[in-house]
Amino acid sequence: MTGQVRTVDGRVAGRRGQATRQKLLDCLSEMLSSSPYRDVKVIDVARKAGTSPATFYQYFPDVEGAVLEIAETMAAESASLAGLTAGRSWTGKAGWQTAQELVDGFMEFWRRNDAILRVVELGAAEGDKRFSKIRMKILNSVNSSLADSVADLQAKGRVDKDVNPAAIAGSLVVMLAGAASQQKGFSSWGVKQAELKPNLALLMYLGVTGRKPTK
Amino acid sequence: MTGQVRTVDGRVAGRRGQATRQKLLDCLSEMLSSSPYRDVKVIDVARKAGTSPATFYQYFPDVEGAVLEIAETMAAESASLAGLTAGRSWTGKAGWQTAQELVDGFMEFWRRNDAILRVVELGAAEGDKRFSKIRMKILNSVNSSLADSVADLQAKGRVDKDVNPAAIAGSLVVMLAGAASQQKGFSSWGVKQAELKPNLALLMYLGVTGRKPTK
DNA sequence: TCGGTAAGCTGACGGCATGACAGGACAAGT
DNA sequence: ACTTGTCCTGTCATGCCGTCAGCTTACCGA
Repeated sequence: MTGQVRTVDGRVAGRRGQATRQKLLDCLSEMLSSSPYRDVKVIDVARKAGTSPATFYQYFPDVEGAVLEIAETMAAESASLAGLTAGRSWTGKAGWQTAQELVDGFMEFWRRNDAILRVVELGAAEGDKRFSKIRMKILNSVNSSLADSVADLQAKGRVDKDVNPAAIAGSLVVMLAGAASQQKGFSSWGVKQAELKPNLALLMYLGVTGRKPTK
Repeated sequence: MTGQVRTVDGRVAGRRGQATRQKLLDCLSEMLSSSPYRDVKVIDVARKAGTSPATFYQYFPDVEGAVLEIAETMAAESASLAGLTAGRSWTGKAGWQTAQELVDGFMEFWRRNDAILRVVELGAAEGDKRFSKIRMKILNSVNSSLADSVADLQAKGRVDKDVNPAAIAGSLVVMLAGAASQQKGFSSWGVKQAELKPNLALLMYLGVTGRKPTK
């Protein structure tokens, strides 16, 4: 899909170049986890990678450019999220299981990509279309599948006519994302991870089906 | 509650000083709305306020410090959110009305304070306790009230024993916050503002009461 | 083996933001 | 007019940004 990897000035990157490039990305990832986004400086990333700032600018236009790169890789990996909802049933006990596994998988993915997702959320909220697009790509797999499920149930008359499947699905996905990204916030409310998950699953089930789960 | 306004080097600020200080805060607010957080520079804020960077540093330790100030003012104003839930009924038609008004008020508040809330969310997600505290203060008024409502219904046996009121309330509040902060994201999913709100209200009602609303 | 060529890296530099300080401008009271 | 304390800014050392020319390294064909 993407062509060859190229430097900013148009040269094609060879083995060594790609390795350096990757090392810079890895170090940037680490820095994002350990210090506030606003304070991540090119020079720190370069130092950490054992190279010079000039090298950084050979591969990326700026910090944001490199962040986008990382985010795109992650978005590609997010394809695995689709498996959490694709072709699953939302009725009866199987539905409850679906809800639980979705919550579990989603939270796990979010926690694994914690740092970079924070930046993506910020960029998207600030109206940057490149970040919005990536955010969409990640959430879409889950979202569209959920919307389909709601629409299905609606067609069968098991969900009210006046609900908007896309709106419901979007809201639920946003809830998952919010809960995942502010997990610490919940502990201040006296809610532990382990308690949070089943309650999220309950809300997912309720939202999709409009009725209480049979466990 | 807070004592006198003081400069960084300990002097008390007089009328004129407070005015300058406030102007700097206002300009910073504007800048946060118009450019990415990462790119907001002291020198730009100062120029916009018709003063010099040195003046800025007289009143605030850095950009983050000033942002915290703005956020705290906003948190104080968020007390108005408490009125959206305090003492409201969650049963029958009144409950549906409560849900709608809560969604409406919350979204409006969030939209009004869009820019600063983005930064607060980021700071909190990055683990900065000062931002987490402010975030808590804003969400708490709604959250604790919701949790109380759930606990009430639970005591009356109208909600299952095994739900955790705090977890449910927190998740719902997070959903509202997420939906409010990424309103543009929904339009990419083909969901308009006007359609989104009733669906959010539906999810709120479902979450709190565990059953469908009677409209 | 030996250039030739392109990839890869860095030192160095002008430019700009940061953050500190000392001193000048200003308002208010005497 | 003088004093006092508040308020603002010119200036400076420091450090990061982003670019360039030029050096080193790897690869390849003859």
